[in-house]
Amino acid sequence: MSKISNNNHATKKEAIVEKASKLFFEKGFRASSMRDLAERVGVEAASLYNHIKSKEELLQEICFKAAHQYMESIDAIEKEDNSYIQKIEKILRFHIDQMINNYEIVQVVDRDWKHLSEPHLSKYHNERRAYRKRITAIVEEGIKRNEVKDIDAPTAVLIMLHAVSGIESWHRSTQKISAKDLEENILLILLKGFSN
Amino acid sequence: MSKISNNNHATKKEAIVEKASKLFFEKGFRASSMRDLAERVGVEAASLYNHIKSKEELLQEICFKAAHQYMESIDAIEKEDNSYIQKIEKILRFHIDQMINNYEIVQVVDRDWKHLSEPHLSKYHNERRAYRKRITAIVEEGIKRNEVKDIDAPTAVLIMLHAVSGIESWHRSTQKISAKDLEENILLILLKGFSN
DNA sequence: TCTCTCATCTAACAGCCGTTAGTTTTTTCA
DNA sequence: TGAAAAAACTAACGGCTGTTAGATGAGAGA
Repeated sequence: MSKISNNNHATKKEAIVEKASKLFFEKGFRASSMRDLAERVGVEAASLYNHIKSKEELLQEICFKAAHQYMESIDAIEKEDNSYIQKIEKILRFHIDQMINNYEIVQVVDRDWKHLSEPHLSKYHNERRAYRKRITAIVEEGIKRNEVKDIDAPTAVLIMLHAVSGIESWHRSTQKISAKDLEENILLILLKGFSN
Repeated sequence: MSKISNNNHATKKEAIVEKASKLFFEKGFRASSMRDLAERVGVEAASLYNHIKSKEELLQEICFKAAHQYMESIDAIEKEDNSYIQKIEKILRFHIDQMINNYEIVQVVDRDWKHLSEPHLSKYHNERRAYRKRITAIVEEGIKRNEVKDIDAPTAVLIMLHAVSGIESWHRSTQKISAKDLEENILLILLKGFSN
């Protein structure tokens, strides 16, 4: 078979990683078994090992692919010639978009990255910290230029990143507002606050 | 033995639940074994079953104790004769306090409540939804009285609750600002926004 | 058509899991 | 001090885990 036969996936490995993302999202990494995954792929558990090295490799693929996307996003935002409040807005829009359109992966990474083993654990942890530091630097520059309130920048970053992860419950909600409305509401709240 | 002999715990069961909270916080519910837990309690795994019915009972204790505290908090806030923006502030302060002083339990509940089995799963899920609805009602009333911006109330609630959970990374940070500063910064950001 | 490659299969491994049974030790209380 | 109760122990269970070995089958290229 080799190519194109699998739905939108160049290789079978990619198809497995995608099924794994959904499974890990639903059950969590530790509660997901290779036999569960195999069933969803439509194959026996042992057959998976022709395409992957281990269960953990699946988690690695998921975590580092997400980390890579984050880095690309912040690269672009740093380069663009915008005000710092606009940069913050772009960061927020990127994360909101990820949570709306790519939320299985984002949730798995956030919840289960701690189950990586060394040296991947440290590598991932460092990338995560580096990413947050780059956002922190943008917030600090925004404060220095008086575009942003004089707040503790690391606290602001932590709120930005975690607030957005609440979109998880928007997905499960029955009376969803539209994705666009959701995005604008979140931006309004974080940039301008609740209070009138 | 029965009483007072255990450090601050009326019963051995309470001591076990507390050790379990810490273990589950560190490793996650599924990745924590009863043999792990027994070692921390200083006993063989089988001995735990003189005090508890099952591993899941530990998770139930943790989840429903937290849910009970949340309900008591919102009861009090609803009764107090305050403005609606003050009620929102009180809700935020309660959650910030929980994340600062009781974060192991809060994190375990948020991450692992899905591992409850029926009927506890549904019961917990309903309590969670009911709690959020009560907060949503407060936000909506605040909007009606023009104390709060005209935002989508469920979105606001989701941001409130998740933003605060970012305090998890404050705990792990090396250069912590004080708990009081953290609290005031979070309130400032959520009530007034980033933007100047 | 023959051969080589690679995906899939069945069977099994060693190890860990939550939990139980049955026994022994410790504590409680009269 | 002696009986009853509670809590600890050892040993083991059945089942599930990730993973490997080795046989079987199917498709690709000569």
